[in-house]
Amino acid sequence: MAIQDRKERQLAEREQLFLNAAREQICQDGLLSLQMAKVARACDYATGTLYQHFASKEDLLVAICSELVDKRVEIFNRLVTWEAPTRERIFGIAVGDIIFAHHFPEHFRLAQFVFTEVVWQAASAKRRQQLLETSKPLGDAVQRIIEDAVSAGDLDPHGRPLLEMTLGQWTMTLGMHNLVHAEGVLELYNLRDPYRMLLRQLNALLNGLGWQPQQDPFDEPALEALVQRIQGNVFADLCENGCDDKP
Amino acid sequence: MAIQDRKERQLAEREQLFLNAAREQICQDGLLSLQMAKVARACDYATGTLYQHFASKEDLLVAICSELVDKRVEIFNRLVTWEAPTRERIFGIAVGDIIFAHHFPEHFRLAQFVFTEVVWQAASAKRRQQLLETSKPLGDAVQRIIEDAVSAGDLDPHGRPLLEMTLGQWTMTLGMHNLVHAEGVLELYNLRDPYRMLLRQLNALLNGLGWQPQQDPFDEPALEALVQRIQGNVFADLCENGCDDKP
DNA sequence: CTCATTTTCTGAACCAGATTCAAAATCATT
DNA sequence: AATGATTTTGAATCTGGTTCAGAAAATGAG
Repeated sequence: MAIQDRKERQLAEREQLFLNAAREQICQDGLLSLQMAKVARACDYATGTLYQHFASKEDLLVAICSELVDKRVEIFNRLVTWEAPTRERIFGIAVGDIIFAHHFPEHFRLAQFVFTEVVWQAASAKRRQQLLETSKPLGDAVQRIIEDAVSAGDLDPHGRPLLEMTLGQWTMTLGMHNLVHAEGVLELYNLRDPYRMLLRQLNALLNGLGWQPQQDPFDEPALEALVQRIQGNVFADLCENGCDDKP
Repeated sequence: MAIQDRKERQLAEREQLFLNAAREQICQDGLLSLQMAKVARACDYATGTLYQHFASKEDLLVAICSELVDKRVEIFNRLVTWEAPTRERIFGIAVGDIIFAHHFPEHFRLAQFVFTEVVWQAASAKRRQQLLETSKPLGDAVQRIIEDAVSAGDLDPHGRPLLEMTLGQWTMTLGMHNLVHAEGVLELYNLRDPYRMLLRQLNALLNGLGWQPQQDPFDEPALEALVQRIQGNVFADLCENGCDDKP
């Protein structure tokens, strides 16, 4: 009946309220100082009410992560439908991820923490499942691009599972987000412009996989042009003016 | 005077005692249930004594991480001195890392957690510095291999900083360790044998960078042979019998 | 060897903050 | 409006990291 609907809707709204408040607190003061009582208070609810939505603090963190992954999925999907050579589309996934990282700087920081044994094990099985399901479309998007690449003759998977083709790209991107957040590490080796280096390495990897058409990883103007093109054609709304700081 | 020396030595010994106890606890019951009081008790010291060595729990975690990094450095150094083509030596870094991960399964789990904002910021500046310094030789080892590669004509850095050449390898390996520990993620996409896939992707990457001699990433027998050779020649002591589970 | 002084160790007390739960408030239904 | 079910509340509880006043041990002078 309608009453049930309303209740459910209100519950969902309140959950959203909590999630937003928590995310704001994280952005504001860092993961370190997120406090359950503060989140509840910020929404004018008692602490106990917050616990009707999230079984624990870790649960809340996983939920926030899911929410952000949803936004990330939207980015990935743009590349699935973009009309361009598959090589540019798969490369665009990385560019999109970099843009995403700039728009939601808290995401990868949070994700790194969430997939830590300490948090992951402390969250409820239900939330974990939810995050995994929310993440599924990320792989699906990539998979579709790979399928296109194979059927267009741009890539030969040599009998391996299709997703394995981009596992290197995946882990490389993930690892770079880690490094960027590990304060002091890149500085230690005097490495600047991490995301630009990532893109160069990625081009090398795609070449090595035989993904056509090949692109010289050390051709700076070509790289710059490609990034510009992707930004302009796929992420125009996310890169209004000062997008040059990104890649 | 001698008295000072003895005191210092005893202090260092005790610190080692604490570190070992803590590491054992982590291996035993997981990061989640590491408790300062338990560590102290396990060594027959009072809690306060433990705090004379480590400013906080996070500090202790960073210290354990440093210790493990030291062991990892030893692995890396073997590749620096190994007499073999540079391509095999840089590849050997990854193989060594995989072997290391099997010998100290807690390390990357811990490292992922330690480089999390929550832990990193809560540790003392001194420990952070210590971990960074301990880590420096890792990069130095890799740098030396790259230098050899360049001077042997196996690799052209195209004017980029030498370390950038292996940034992809670094991040790829790091990211893979992350994925492996993120329970459920690889299963979600039905990806088996993660470290073997890593090595294939790495070969592709090295090819793409033009690192000579090129190696077909999809030539399974060749990959297997190379891994065997590296294990036999460089890590024989670490791979007695059942080393086949590794890569 | 004894005693005063300094250093180190101890563990119970303290504290922060996550989590719980009995009582109060609100809602749905007759 | 009364009754019973559901939801909300926030003070009390609980956990575990951290501190610190006093106890114990080491040092060194006389």
